Amino acid sequence: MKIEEEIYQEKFKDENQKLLINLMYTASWLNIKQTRFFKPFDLTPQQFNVLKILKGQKPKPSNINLFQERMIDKSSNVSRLVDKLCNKGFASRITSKVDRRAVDIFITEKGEKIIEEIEVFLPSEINVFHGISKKDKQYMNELLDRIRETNYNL
Amino acid sequence: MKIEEEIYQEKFKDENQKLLINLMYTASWLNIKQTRFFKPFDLTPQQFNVLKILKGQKPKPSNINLFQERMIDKSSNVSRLVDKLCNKGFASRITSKVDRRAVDIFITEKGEKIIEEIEVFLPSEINVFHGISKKDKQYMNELLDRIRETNYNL
DNA sequence: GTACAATTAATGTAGATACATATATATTTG
DNA sequence: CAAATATATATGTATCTACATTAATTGTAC
Repeated sequence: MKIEEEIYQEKFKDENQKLLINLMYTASWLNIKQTRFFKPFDLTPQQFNVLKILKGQKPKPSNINLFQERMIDKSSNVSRLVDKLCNKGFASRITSKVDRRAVDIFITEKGEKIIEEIEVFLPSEINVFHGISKKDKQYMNELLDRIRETNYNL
Repeated sequence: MKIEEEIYQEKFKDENQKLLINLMYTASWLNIKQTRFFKPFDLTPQQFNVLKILKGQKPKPSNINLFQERMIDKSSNVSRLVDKLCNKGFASRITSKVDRRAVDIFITEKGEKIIEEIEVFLPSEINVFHGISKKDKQYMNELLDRIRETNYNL
């Protein structure tokens, strides 16, 4: 459905406004989809994001700072997010020996197991772009990069 | 900056994964930007979204249902969102005479005034796409519509 | 080496979101 | 028309977000 129909707005002021709304609407739609996908695994999309970073760093430890840099959603409160992962047994943490302000965070076996379990279903979940050609996906990636690039005053 | 650099991830599994992450990342980035923009006006992006719908409907009343259909972010709890707008004096509500389950919601003068005030600054705020040609904006709108279109199983 | 600034992470808090449930009214069905 | 179902909105609750502040440790300048 066209964005005009989705939100019952016949016309937009200009292509800028339309694209802004379309982007936000589509991302919100994807977010709802993802949240529901991860729910049965007792994870949020952000928690999964952190778990994947942890796994990628393995066997090196990760710390809070690293997550903040790498997370997709920068607004998450990473400290408490890691709390949750530790409480669920998916991660563990210990004060760093190198820098006693920092905390070394590791993924547990249980954490790796849940990732594997999830990744069985992930391809079909991620496959939301099957209507888009590879060339168009690449093009869209370029455009998105350029949008942020040309606004580096945030 | 390219998405690879933004989140320090050298490579992605495929163009699908990259686009998904790029979309979510860019939307989150835009969301943070917008939240900060509306903050001095004591509004959230969603509250502004509702206010604009209210103004568009004027002089007809709006109800909660209508907002749920038309809002960009479907996950908002519209009932409490309208609470906030009423408490701030930007909207008012009264039980509908036609259907006593429903509530007629109107924008107040103060509400219209704040919109006007905000819209002075809005063009430059919305102008995040100045690096993108009009043709590319249109193309991107088409692609976003198609992404949702080809996944109508949410 | 001490004082001051910077860094790393945790916490406090007000408000927002997600999801289930409740409440009141309207509509449909037998 | 009474009972069952559907609809419109509100509320309860746990969790999450936004933002400011705190606490501990490290780095730097004199």
